[in-house]
Amino acid sequence: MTDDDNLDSNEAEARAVESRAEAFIGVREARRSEVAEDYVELIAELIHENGEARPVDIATRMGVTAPTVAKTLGRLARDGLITRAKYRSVFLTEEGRALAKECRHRHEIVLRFLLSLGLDPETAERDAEGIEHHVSERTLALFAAFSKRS
Amino acid sequence: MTDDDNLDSNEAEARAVESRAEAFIGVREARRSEVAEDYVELIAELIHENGEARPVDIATRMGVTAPTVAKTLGRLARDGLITRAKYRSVFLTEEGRALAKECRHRHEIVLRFLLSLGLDPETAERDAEGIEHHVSERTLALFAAFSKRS
DNA sequence: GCAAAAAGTTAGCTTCGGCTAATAATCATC
DNA sequence: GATGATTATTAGCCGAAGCTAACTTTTTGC
Repeated sequence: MTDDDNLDSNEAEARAVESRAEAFIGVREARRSEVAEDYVELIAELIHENGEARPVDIATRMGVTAPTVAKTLGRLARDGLITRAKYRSVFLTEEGRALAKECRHRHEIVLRFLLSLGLDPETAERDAEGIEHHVSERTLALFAAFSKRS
Repeated sequence: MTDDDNLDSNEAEARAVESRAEAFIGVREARRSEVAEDYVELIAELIHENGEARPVDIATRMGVTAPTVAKTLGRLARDGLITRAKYRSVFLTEEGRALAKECRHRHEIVLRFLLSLGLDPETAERDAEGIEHHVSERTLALFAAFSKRS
């Protein structure tokens, strides 16, 4: 092996390592917004169903306690995704509605895809909930195309 | 609508809400083990490639700083997944090796599946990293079957 | 074999997202 | 409209996972 080969392979290796690191960093970033996305999606759903989103309903549907909901709603409000008044229901801002719509769209594509693969509805719902935050635009497009095809 | 209908639909609704909550709880559980799984998988890889896993290499490949690695390794050691001596490399316990193997298996199935859908390798790697922690056994089996088929 | 560089550790800070216990406000019912 | 039940909030705890700054140990190169 010449010095040049050595350099080249080192550089190739370095690029591979860096791209892997970027993948991990990307996953960590996605993880940070997961909770917010789940809440916003659920809030949109509750408003659609009941005309309002009450913390108590968010709590039971998310499977967490009321104080956890309160704290998370604080963060969502801080980040401009919801508005709320003390002891009142929660509503989405324009930004929150946009995010909710996007999440619902992704969720549905992933869910339909899993179902079209032949997965049972219960497992499909459960897996979709975890997967939806980690699919790129490209993957989503492939999922959608596949479901449509079959 | 009769009272009976009302009761029935309420109960059905309650079951749906509960099952949804369980999905969220499951996702949160999966999230808790994600970091450990990523580390263990990477450590196995480094040992395979270099004969040892040094914190500095874990750090660059994970895209985090050395102190973060140190703290995480502390948790892994506490949880019986690795062994280590001060200022020395890290090694996997029997349990750690088993987990690493399982993770690698899952990772490869997801990756192959995404590639077989026609995704480019870079995106496939990135998405697989995020998705692998959220696929059930059933979904994994379907993914594997699909890749083999095509 | 010593000095400088590299690697590892420790201390201490932050945010997030859970929880319980206690308190406050609202709602519903009589 | 008082009161009991429901709902919401606050305070305060915890652990995970990130960071920087400062320090120690090990490795390397002369």
